Amino acid sequence: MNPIKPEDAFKNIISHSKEYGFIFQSSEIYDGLSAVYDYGQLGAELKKNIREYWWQAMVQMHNNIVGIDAAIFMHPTTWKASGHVDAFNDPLIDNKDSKKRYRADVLIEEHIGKLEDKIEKEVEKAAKRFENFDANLFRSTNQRVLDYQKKIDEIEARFKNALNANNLEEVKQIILDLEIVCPISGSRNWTDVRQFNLMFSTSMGSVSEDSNTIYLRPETAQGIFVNYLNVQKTGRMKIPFGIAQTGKAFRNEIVARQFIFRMREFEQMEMQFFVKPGTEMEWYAYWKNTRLNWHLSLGLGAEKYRYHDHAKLAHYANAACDIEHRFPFGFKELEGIHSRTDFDLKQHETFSGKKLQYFDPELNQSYVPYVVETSVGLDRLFLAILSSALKEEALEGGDTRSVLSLPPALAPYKAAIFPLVKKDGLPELAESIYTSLKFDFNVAIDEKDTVGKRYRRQDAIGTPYCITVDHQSLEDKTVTVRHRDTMQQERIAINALSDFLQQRVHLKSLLKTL
RNA sequence: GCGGAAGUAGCUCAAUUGGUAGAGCUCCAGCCUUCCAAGCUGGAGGUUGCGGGUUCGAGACCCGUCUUCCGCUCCA
Repeated sequence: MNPIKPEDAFKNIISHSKEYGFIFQSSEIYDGLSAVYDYGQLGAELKKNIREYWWQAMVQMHNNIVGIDAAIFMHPTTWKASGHVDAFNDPLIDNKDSKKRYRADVLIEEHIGKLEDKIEKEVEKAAKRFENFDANLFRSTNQRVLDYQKKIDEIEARFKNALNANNLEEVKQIILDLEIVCPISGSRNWTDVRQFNLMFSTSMGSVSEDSNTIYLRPETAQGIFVNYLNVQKTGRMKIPFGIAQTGKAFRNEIVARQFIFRMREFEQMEMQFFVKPGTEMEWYAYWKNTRLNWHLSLGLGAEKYRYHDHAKLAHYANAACDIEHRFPFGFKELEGIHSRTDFDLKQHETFSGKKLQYFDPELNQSYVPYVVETSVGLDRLFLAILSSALKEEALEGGDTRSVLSLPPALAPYKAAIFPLVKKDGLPELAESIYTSLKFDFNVAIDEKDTVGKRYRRQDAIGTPYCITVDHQSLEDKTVTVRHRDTMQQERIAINALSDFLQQRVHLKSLLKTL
């Protein structure tokens, strides 16, 4: 048998996701919407269980961490303070020959810079020629300098107007008119200028005016920062403490691909941990370790994880690393752990004019706390779990089965109940077992097709246990329980089923391993 | 965004130089059946991604467009 190529394995995951109702492309009947996906009936369950495990591990297991649920809409100034407005609002242009991308404004400014250099050279030359040289007088009278300066002023004015009017065609025309060439290819074969603002915007209120523009949050973190003092005071939190949150965030990615790995609408699960300045590196190390252990607890295999320490740090961080997971397409970021210093809170202090300080009773002084962030992509985690769990297993006799070895606590259905045959009162007994279990567990019932087929169907969606009612069940009130991964069966009393499942499929079974 | 590949039933795929869109699995209704997808009968499911064009005739050829995967690029 040929080994499955990674590319095929990934395609297999995508088609499995669709075939069994985990993930569908958004608006599929309209040809889909690029890089947007919907979770189907089983995907929604799995995703919910993953989120719940994260939440309990964070909030329920730590008495100094609480959870919030901030709105997606935030005051527009939030994104000025966070740096998102300025940093991600650039007009970009590509050179078709070198395939390099440039910021259009930088290209134009560099061109202006060259003109300014020429002026300086004129000034230098003149300074050598004349004694008692008056540079200012020269600048204001020399014709060549005046011509250059006039050109600069014209370009700047034109560029400013184009940007203010958001006229990207004009920006491109400026580049063409100035005969700016790509430094690498030397060609003037440019694409159109495009504005890549990674934030989605919409307008609040019925009248759309500039002042009403608000953004869909590009990260959930800011909802925690702006609330940190509310939570600290009303929750009587003492540093160190954490605020956790799960929720949607939106980024208008230039290139969004690889199934649900990079989507335009995605869900983050993050926790901001507020600490005393100077202690942040200890907590950074603590969370780095704690979070990896959480991932390892899922049992997907330690070899699937590694740290990637950032050599180049973002402006707000003094330490950062990713926990990477080996996806079918290689090791990629799953979770980020960042020591964000007091950058965010300081920025919000500046922009809001409000003090965001914490009074430390031990030190008897106030300070802006430092922040250590853990931020995991729920959709990425979903993909990591799904792709690691899905196996094509060769069985004796040349048969294969498709089995989704999900951690039982995360599986959409905890158990499926089958009457062995559809007669002799077996369906009725199966129904009564289903009814008694459904209050505590998400369970399925299926009487269609041979029992072998039903086992395989449940294997493919990751149901850890199949409970089969047979003729013996009618006599001694026992059933067989078949294990998904081993395909082994054991006989259990019907009234012991609830305890059996409780011990194996409850989130507690995972939480206890942390 | 650039380059490459692809899109036919829920899934995996056929369809000869352009000549009536098919199969297997799945699904549905039954029959049979005492534990690992394989028996029997019947049935449903398609404007071949979408829109144009060439042609007597297009799933196939041409143009555009959407979507997906791969490489490059980007990624606070």
